[in-house]
Amino acid sequence: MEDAVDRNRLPVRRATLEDVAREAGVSLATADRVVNQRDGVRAKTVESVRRAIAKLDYRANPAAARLARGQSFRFAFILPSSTNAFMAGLMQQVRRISDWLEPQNAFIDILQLDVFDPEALASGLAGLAEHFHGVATVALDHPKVRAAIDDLVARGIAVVTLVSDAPTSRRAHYVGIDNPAAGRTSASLMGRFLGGRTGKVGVVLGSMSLRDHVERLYGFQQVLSGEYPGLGLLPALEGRDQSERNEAAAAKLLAEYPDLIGLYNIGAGNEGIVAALEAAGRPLVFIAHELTEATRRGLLSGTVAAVINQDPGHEARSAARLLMAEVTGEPILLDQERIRIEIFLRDNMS
Amino acid sequence: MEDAVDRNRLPVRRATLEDVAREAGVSLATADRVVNQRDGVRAKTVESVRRAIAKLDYRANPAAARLARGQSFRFAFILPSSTNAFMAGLMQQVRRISDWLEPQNAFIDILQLDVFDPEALASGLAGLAEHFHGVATVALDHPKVRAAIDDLVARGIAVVTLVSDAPTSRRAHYVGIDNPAAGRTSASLMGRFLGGRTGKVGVVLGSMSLRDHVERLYGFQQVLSGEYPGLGLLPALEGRDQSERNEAAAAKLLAEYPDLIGLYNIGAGNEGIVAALEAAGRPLVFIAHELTEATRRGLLSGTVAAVINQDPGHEARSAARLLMAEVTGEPILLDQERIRIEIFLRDNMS
DNA sequence: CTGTTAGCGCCTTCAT
DNA sequence: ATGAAGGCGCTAACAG
Repeated sequence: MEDAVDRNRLPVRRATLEDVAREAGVSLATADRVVNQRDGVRAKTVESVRRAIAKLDYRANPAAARLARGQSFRFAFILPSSTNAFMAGLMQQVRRISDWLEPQNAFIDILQLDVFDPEALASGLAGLAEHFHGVATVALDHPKVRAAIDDLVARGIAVVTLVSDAPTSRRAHYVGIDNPAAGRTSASLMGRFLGGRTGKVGVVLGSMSLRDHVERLYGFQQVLSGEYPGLGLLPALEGRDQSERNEAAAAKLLAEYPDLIGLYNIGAGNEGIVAALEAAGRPLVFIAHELTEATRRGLLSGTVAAVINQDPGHEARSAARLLMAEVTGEPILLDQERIRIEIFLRDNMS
Repeated sequence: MEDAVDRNRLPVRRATLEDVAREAGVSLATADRVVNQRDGVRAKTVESVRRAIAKLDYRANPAAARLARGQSFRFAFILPSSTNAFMAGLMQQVRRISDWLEPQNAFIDILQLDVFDPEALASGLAGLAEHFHGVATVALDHPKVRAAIDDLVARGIAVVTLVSDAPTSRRAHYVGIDNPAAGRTSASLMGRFLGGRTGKVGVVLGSMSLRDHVERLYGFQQVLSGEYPGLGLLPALEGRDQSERNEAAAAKLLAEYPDLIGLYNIGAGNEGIVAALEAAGRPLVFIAHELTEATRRGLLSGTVAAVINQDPGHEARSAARLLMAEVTGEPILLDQERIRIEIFLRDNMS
């Protein structure tokens, strides 16, 4: 009853290193050296161990390896000091992931830096090599930041970029969405939702110096002007991701353009825009980023037509898994780590 | 250099069971009994061990526990014998997951059954208890199937339903999407994309006896008729998920309704519908399920406006993780296991 | 009811 | 270049 399975039928047990050693006629230690690609083994011996491995279809038991190595790890997560609803959610998810990390002897520190200031970010990263085995950072594509990342990597620190990439750096992975594609997705939705109508479409973003914002804008423009000639794209307004500024910007657009029929907020601070739209009471297709309290309410009320989202829980878990994989050398399942451009309407808001 | 971290600053090591035992003044075995909630320990002893656990913030090392238990597992995945592009993809993902399972001494068998025939499915499930520790099955909400699942559960087998649920059974989890919500999502997209136009909307599904299809239809109807009165929903046509039948159904709708402006295929067999639409050359909003070869092409060519997707890779991994968690008693991260209703447009097709 | 002990599979000195 | 042996943290007999 305890064990209902007929164990006789089971491929009862995978081959162990000991089986491999016996099969190859060498000791455990030698087999281990081959498995872990350490040198100090004659080529012929390596060959015979390799054959044994292949013959027995040996795969190391990760639990045993971890136990034996008994390493412990320390990771830093670098998040922006100026926070918004999305970043707050991300931080919460990063905190939660330590429940998964700690039992594996891995510990995280969350450091808040001004990630929008290249100097500040670069110098913040600079001191990390002595204290951490891995770093996940909201990055910036800037020479100084790249240099800081490359320096960490050169010192053997595992680095992944989070949400915002430094593509030219030597970071092991970027954990975040494809921003130009997100902009194109938004434009396709906008164009489809406006179904042949003509009028103006406004865009609000945090700043023209934020790479991910500019990339989204680029993708948005590309599709909107290429495929929806009836829609006039207005110059993008910078709201610094601040609710109040965004509210003013939206109000201004509404006032200036009676034929404004679409609005895309590329960055944060959606509360302000929702407020402006609801105050004006004019129907208009508004597309926002990130599923937060404000955008959820907007979806429900109808003020927000669609939300483009990246799942912060997925991002936190993915960053943690990738860092662990880097430092332990364990394999990863790449498609599990691809962060999707999610589209939420009221009905699949989950 | 090898170890760049100043280990003195590390919370070097989590407390081990041995630390707990020492702190509580008992033996390892007793501490273990308390941790694993085995009985045969005096209440007072339990109490003191508990205090030690709390004091030291002890959390068991899962790698060590696995190694010591040294169990091996055998899981069955029940997939439909009549296959389609989605199911083929799912099967492939299930196969791939064994690369993750095998090193942990867990093995899977894929069994193909006629999951649409309650008797066949129920009797297929019936024999499984002797051979498997866990079963993931594409299910059916039918008394016999429910009974078969409940019987497995009663015999201590871990059961999860996959893609299609048996909600009234005692299965541990359902790994799949919320189908009524998927239908509503589709209707919202349809309504938005048709932006105020009036005309007919057709629906094709596999069969009125497939619960998930009927649920999607229900959700679709609910939103379409409730919120888009200008759109006339036509009676659903059954195509048995077969491309040829679907092609005929689509052609028939096109011929009979000159004002057909929308089409929703709830099930498989999208090749046929795409063919019919491309042959007719009439512009029309077509929404399909599952990102496959056919729907990808349709998105690119513009024949398919949007695809509602459930990620088969995620489903396979999730089912595997949940079964492992059930049989080992290890904890799960529930939000990692929620299968999303994904919306794909051409631009976020990834 | 509680303690002792022998592993699980692998890694790592330390010898040879 | 190779082998022997101890131990990682936990579990599971087996004694008491």
